[in-house]
Amino acid sequence: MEGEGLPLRRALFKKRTMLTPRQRAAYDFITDFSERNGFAPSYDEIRSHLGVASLNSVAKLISQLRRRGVLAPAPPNAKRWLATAEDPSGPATLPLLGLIAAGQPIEAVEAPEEIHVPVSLLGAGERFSLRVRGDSMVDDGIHDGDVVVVRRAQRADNGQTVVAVVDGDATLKRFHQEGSWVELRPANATMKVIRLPAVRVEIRGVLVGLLRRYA
Amino acid sequence: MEGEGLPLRRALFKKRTMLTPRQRAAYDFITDFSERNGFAPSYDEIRSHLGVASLNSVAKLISQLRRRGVLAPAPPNAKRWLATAEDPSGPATLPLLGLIAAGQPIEAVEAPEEIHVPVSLLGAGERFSLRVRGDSMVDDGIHDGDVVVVRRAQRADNGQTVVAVVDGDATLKRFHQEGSWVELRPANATMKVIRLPAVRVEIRGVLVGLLRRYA
DNA sequence: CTTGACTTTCACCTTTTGTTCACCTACGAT
DNA sequence: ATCGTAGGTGAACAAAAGGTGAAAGTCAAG
Repeated sequence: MEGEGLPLRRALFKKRTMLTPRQRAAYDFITDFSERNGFAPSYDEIRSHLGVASLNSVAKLISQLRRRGVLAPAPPNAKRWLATAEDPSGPATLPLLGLIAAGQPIEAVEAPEEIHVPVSLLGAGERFSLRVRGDSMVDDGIHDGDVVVVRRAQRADNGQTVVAVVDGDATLKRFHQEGSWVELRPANATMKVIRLPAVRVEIRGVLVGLLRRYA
Repeated sequence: MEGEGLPLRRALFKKRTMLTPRQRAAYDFITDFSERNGFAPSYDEIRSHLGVASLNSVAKLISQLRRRGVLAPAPPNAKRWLATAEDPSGPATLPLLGLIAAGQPIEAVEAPEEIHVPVSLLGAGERFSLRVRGDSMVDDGIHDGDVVVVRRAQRADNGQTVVAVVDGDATLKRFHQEGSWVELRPANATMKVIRLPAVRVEIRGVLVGLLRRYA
């Protein structure tokens, strides 16, 4: 076996095996190029390296590589954004920090389990997860017992669902800010909006995903 | 299929050890070839290595290897997609078979993506996933755009949420059976229960998990 | 607001590769 | 004896992969 660490090779093996020769050539070029230059090649550079005439061939190869999970999905129209998606083969586990229930502190849990999450819910920024207790967000399809994946953040945009702390109590709510006032809106017809000065609301994270398991 | 008396035994033994000589030869060639070249062999390459004349022999061997869980499942008609199905510890990938829209079209099966799911949603039995279109299950917190993970099954218990096909239309509903009648109940106050003879309802699977991604 | 550097998509084509059908052989276990 | 399973033959078929060229989009500047 060649020089690399064995665990890494093993992790990559699965991905390596499901390529076509052409895809492998493209993939190798992309990784080599990125390694050497610090940035990804353009479609045209890939095209000329592969010796084909049409950019469409390149586009198809790349979308293929993305579909097979060896290249990370890119934001639409991003330039030179051909990140290799090998990292996700690593730990796709998050700490399950505990329960979040309206009006209760979160940090209470000291036994952070680990929970597997799909890589599609990962991305830039630190993530953690919480188990939802209560029905304050049922109208948004967030039920008691669901696990929410949260990107740690200090601020949020209007309409996003956030984990916020008010006077030491953590809660999962929709966030709306107007000037120096914020509203924390439950998605539950029987509960009412909490409106209070922005300074009293401390945002801990933004909801990025949800997992539910049926018995 | 294989011996019905030994499901437990099978689970305990290393999968490779129970291959037939022919299957073993095919498997070894596939892994060697992949290791050496960085991409998977085509059926024809396997054929000539095994010294057989028909591609069908290869096809049968491969479907055998997949059924035994030695090779990872692949999307239909995928080319050179012969990944070894190892690391049951890590997050697994499932085929995303298409859309399921309440009562509307048939199972729209197109280019199946791969989607990563947490191992907590796996378990005994074959799984697949579908993207939900429509709001027929909103009251159960299943929204338009969510991905549901489904265990393939032909029957279900009362109260379970199932993927059922009625007259060629696939739908996601709660299942209730009384004698020879079944009810398919949407979880949406604006839609009504479908009640019909059990023989007209064909169950494809039961809901085991749900993934949602927030923008 | 235009330009250049890039990415994405469209219509259409060829080649490679996987899937399936009907039928055949060998072998172990009812 | 015979039934089910693994393995095989050959051919017809269907679909993905890979390509060509050109035309749109997108985005960050100049």
